[in-house]
Amino acid sequence: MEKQYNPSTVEERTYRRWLERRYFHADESSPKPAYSIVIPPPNVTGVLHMGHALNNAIQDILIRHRRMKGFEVMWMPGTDHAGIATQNVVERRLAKEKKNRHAMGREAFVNEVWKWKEEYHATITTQLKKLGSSCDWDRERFTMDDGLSAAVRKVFVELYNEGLIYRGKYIINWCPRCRTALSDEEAEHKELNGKLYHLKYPYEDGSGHVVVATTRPETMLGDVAVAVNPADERYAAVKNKKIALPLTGRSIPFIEDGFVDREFGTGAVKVTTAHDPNDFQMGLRHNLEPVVVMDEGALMAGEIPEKYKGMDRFECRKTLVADLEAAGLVEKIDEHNHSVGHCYRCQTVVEPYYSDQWFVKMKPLAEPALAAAVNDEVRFYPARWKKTYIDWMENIRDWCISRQIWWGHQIPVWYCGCGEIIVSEETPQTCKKCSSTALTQDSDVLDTWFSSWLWPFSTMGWPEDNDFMKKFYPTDTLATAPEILFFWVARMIMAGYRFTGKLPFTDVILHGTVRDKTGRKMSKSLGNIIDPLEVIPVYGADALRFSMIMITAQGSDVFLGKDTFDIGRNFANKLWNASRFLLGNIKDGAIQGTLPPIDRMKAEDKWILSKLQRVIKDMDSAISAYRFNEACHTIYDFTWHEFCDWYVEAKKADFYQDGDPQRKSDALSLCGYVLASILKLLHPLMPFITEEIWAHLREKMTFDGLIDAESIMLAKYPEPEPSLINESVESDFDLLKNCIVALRTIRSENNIPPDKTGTAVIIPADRESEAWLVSQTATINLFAKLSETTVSVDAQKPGFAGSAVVKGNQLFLCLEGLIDKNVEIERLTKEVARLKSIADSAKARLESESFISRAPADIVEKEKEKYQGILVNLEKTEKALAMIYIRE
RNA sequence: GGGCGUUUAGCUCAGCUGGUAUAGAGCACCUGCCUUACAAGCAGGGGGUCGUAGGUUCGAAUCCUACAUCGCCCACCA
Repeated sequence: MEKQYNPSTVEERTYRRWLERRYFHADESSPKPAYSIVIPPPNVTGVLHMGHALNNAIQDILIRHRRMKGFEVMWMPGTDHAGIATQNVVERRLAKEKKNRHAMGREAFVNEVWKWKEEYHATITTQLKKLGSSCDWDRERFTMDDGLSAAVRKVFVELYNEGLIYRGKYIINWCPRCRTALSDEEAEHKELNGKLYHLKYPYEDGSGHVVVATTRPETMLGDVAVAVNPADERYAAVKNKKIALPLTGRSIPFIEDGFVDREFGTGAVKVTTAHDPNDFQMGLRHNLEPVVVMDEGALMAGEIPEKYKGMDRFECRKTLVADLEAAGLVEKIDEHNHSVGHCYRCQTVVEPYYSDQWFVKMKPLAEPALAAAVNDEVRFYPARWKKTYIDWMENIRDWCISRQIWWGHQIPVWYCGCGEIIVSEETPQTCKKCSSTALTQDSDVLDTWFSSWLWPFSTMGWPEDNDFMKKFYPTDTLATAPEILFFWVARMIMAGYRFTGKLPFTDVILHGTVRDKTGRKMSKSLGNIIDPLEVIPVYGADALRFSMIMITAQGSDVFLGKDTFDIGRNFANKLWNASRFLLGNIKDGAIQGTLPPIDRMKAEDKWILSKLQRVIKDMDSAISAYRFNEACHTIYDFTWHEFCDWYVEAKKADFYQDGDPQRKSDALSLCGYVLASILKLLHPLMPFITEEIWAHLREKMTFDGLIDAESIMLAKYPEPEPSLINESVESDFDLLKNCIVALRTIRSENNIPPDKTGTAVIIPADRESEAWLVSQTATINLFAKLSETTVSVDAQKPGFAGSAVVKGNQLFLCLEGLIDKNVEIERLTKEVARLKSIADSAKARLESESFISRAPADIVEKEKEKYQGILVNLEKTEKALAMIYIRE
């Protein structure tokens, strides 16, 4: 084994081997219980980023953990066609070659996108593999695969036949740059500093004007009325007048509608039914014919003055306001902040647009999905997302699913010249009504999420009820980002209930967003990307995963900086070196490891085994509760600060001493036992290095029931062994450690060089401690660099020495001429002050009548013991301090 | 406008059901060490009135209320 762990060669070789041996393959005929996850399919638009790294690390931890726990696990990988996003990037690329999709035609363009898809799909799956993801690659799916496309069509037809899918002319969110409709969720609202324009609309009879307020004055060209609240008396006298709409001369009426807020603006609202969702609703109530004044690129169009035709909406706003001002028709312009929808793909300001679209009626679908959350059948981690989910479900609105793009699932609807509409899973050849063969398919495609919402079962072959689906559906855990709670998670739950009758997963992990150290989202435009593909070759995928998971509490955002990955890399290296050291002590071939009988175990052996059992329990519960950071801390602390710092150090005595082969082989077996357990516990978090060390370990040691598989992936996850938990050994060991630390502190504070050995005298608090510490003098000497330690309740206090008190045990470090009086006086004085303040607060508490009478008896008892203990330490420390002064 | 969350060491954050003699970790900092697994390391140390003000409680970083702060999500304020 090399002196430093080198992840890049190990990781590549190891992953290849896993693939070759088909360890990731899920077997639907396995008798083991199933555990399954479907990947949130990455878009084929891009490359892997840190968000994917986090998301997939979490899933892989769960999958590897359950696999080792004896489940038949299935992790379904795949990618998403990401309609608008992918079409956009391909169009941009074509634009560079001076091509555009309209010139190419639909078929050629879609072929072009497929080529792109192949390329990027390959890239992103390669990248997922670099992270160590143990997906079942044999099952990989793409949202536009034949099977998934068939599922999409089936679902569309079913919902249509039930009346849950309908088509109609409504105001929808429109992106004029992508030239497509968007769902409400795809319009991101952002607060903008805008203006509120107060415009004067003159009455036709010349008797004055009404003032209306608007943030989008250009839409006035499409006004069809002015609305006031029926109870608003200010307008009672004028509401029968006709208004001459400026710049157009069109005559428009007043209407009365309860929607109008009397307090806002002037209480009179211009009504633009074709360009505003509220106005549209009013238009329906008052039978107003929409007047469209913009085209699909948001350029001014229609029955409007020539001057404005073809003008961009924002350009028109400026020109038109100037024109109105010139005509004296602008009363005032106020500053006004309001939130404006932006296209979630290209950030263009969306325009409410009146057009023919397809919708899904959501209320009936939402009912069981809402109940599932209310009844905790589906659980969110962290739980606070439950409320957000419920709020959305309770106020759900219909889903606009048609998109005016080409890349995606074309809507399975055909139109015949005779007016017949055919909605069918298969492409129809003739019209049922008139037998015409001249059928035209609806040119729109479906929203990307219309295929994603079927993902948990469409990927498994639904609607076919096959063995694979029987085994692995419903899945167990879904890990994703809260950004797509509504887009995806909620809709999957709805689709799961509607089409399979089952909740598609029971646990939803909503992890945070990856940000830079200043809290900004990582994005190309900000230039603050930390690219996982640059991190992995340097630090290793293990370090990347472990570091990210360790520093992030459940559901909180991940803040990454340049040095973040040191944590994982250093830890991997520490583990590597400890393993190298232990295995290096096995000189000749492989040994047969076995736990020595209890009477041959030394105190530190019982201690580390006891600690290990707790760690096993804690790891398992942390991972089961999706508290991955706690799992990392648990194994990190145990490995580094208990196993390496204390146990392996203590075992050196056994390794270095010649002459007792039994002692050495016991020590090696025990170290092997603990190391193998650490590797198993750590494997889901750091898959590569644990597999590599496992291989080295297997070369050197066999161990029945422990080193139990050729790959650690297939090894059995440790189970806690209650008989090995030994609380009294643990507390004895705590005392020992505290004594050693106290002696080291005296050395260090007095600047005693490491090569100066000294002697120690320990006067224990009682016979029990005496017996324990007497048995540990060799360990004390080793750890505190002493030549001799005398432990006896009858021991004489030495002359001038450094001293400390640990739980009533008095320690003296004797080093002739090297202990500094002033240092000791300062140390002990501080210690006395500290103990006094603790004693005072304990005393005050014990003297409080209410504490004694109201606190639980065991707490009171503990407090008493604590107080007595402190008094003993205080007294002994004070005496030691006094002795120094006496000797002065 | 509604909802959710954050505020703990110089920095980034843990701290779950209120009670552990000193509120933890990593990084940074100070001191001493290249001690034959590891300088990506070892040993030791300094550093905190847990955002503010009230309240509940024998006891509050932890529960409640208000305020402040920063952030996120939702919303048809024209």
